Amino acid sequence: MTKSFIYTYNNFLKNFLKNNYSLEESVFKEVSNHINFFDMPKNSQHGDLSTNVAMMYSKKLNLNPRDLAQKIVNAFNDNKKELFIKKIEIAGPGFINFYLNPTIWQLSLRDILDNINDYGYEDVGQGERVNIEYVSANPTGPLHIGHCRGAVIGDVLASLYERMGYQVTREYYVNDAGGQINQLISSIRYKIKSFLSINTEEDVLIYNGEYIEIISKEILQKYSRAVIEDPDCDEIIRQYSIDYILKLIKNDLKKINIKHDVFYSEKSLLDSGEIPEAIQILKQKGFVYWGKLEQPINQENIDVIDREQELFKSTNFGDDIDRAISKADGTHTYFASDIAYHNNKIKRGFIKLINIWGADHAGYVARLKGSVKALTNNDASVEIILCQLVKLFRDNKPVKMSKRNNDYITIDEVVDEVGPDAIRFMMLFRKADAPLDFDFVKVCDKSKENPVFYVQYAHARIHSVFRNWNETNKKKFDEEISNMSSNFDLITDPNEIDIIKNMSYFPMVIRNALITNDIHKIAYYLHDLASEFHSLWNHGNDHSEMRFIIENKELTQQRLCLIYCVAGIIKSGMDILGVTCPESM
RNA sequence: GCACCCGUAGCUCAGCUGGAUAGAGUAGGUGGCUUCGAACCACUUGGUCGGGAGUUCGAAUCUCUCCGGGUGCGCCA
Repeated sequence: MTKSFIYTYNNFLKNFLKNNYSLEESVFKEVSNHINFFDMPKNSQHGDLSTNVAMMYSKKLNLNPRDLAQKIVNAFNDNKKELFIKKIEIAGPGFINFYLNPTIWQLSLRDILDNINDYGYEDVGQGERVNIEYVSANPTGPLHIGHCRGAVIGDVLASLYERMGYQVTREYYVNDAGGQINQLISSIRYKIKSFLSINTEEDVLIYNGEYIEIISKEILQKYSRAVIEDPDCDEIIRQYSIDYILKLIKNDLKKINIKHDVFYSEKSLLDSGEIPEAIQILKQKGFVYWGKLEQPINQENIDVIDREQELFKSTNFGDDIDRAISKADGTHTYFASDIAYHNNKIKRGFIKLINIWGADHAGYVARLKGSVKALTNNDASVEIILCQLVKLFRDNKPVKMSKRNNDYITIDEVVDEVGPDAIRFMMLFRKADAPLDFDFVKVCDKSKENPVFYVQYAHARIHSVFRNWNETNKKKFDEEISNMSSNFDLITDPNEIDIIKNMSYFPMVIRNALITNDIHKIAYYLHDLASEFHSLWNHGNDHSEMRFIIENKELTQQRLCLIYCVAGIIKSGMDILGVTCPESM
């Protein structure tokens, strides 16, 4: 794994600050942890690299920003040659602008090419285990397109962590116990009875999708009508339907290439006695007490029983109120089993936990984070990434998704129409905490407007250049490339240099995406890189000497290496996003 | 009522551990295929970064407040 040369500048700067100034501990830490102090200015008058570090730290070091800047400049100037610095200027209130010897870009291209398969990735995690939980939709029906967003975000985040040296477990929590499952069971019991025409008034149909009918028929077929008299009827239905629905869900996930390592069953947690065990830990630490909760505001239609109950002190961790862990009927709440579930993750050795949730669970964050802190004395952390809900439309008309009325936009529908790549990229081409409008008709009709094709097209165009070269040279470029020891001295055009600059920034993008958990930054970067490539291509249309394949064989080879790198970075970025990069389309 | 998220070009959105003239797609206008794939490119029109105040050398970015929209607020999961 190689880092961009920008890291060299960063480390030089960081060491300079650490070695020459007595930094307070907090400032020292801040300097150490800062990903990157260097920008590539949009305005070329501001040099090739610039930093505002002198202005950031002048106050903390009790110095005039321009004086601090001058000291930094002197330090860099002492190593001018090794750092390929042509000149450094201090501008405005204290910006430091670096003008670099152009050979740095040629060297950078060499570096990218030599490490093309893992350029930009570093071993940040050093084998640390991380548990990423995503989807975890109740097994009461198939997935719909709205579930996709969290699924894709979780899946991509897991890939990113893997690439950055973490040992990742991708997990799905199966809520196969509790009230909603009971509703599922009674819906199926209703359906079976209605097939037998023996419904009574007590029976209710709550979930009513096509799958309910299929499951009911299959159960009848397998167990005959005697099943309804069987004392274990509910258990038979429970097992059969959950198996069936889970199969549907796994099948849907497979269609958009979502992977999980572990499907963890809530029922197994119940049966294993881990819930009282986890609660006991909290009790011992004094986070559980008996008390009364106040009547919730504006929730008159909810029956609140006036009684003492077991509560978790989530207010200690910033929650609004303490939260119940047992119900009036003596059973545990969902929260209690979630505490036990996260305790189980911790028992399995994870101290870094990440959960992807829909924004409708935002109110649940404080109590869960609190419980994990309480369980582990703050040793383990759980990060919760909330993604805003997907608003679904069908030709501008909102679609209300409900497992109960069977008004779905299924994953099938969309995959069949536009394919998994388009769905995944669309879900990723927006930051997680912004709502996403998903219009089925628009997505299918205008699939070519999906930015995924723009990026894929750049990749395909590059490969078409190789196909051309292979044709005339009667050999394969990608097989030749390992023999090419070019120093890229002919790559000097500003348009070419710009694209090398952009590629040199890829490691910072990846690192930043990891630190902030913002996957969309990778998608935007790739779109931008593709744009620069398309521009370079058309530059060749306007100026024939700027085409990739030209008479000068040496220059042709160097240019092909350049675009080989562009394709390589697009490919490696798209791999993380789980989107394919065809060589022709 | 409380909490969280959002408010940036006509529309859909980037940019936010503060930085130099606010970016892209789309829509509107003008050009570019005898030559590596036009699913593309170049140029152009378009913005009180929701309003106001504060911190700062410097605010779309941080703080406060107000307005507008979304999502939650259960002994459901």
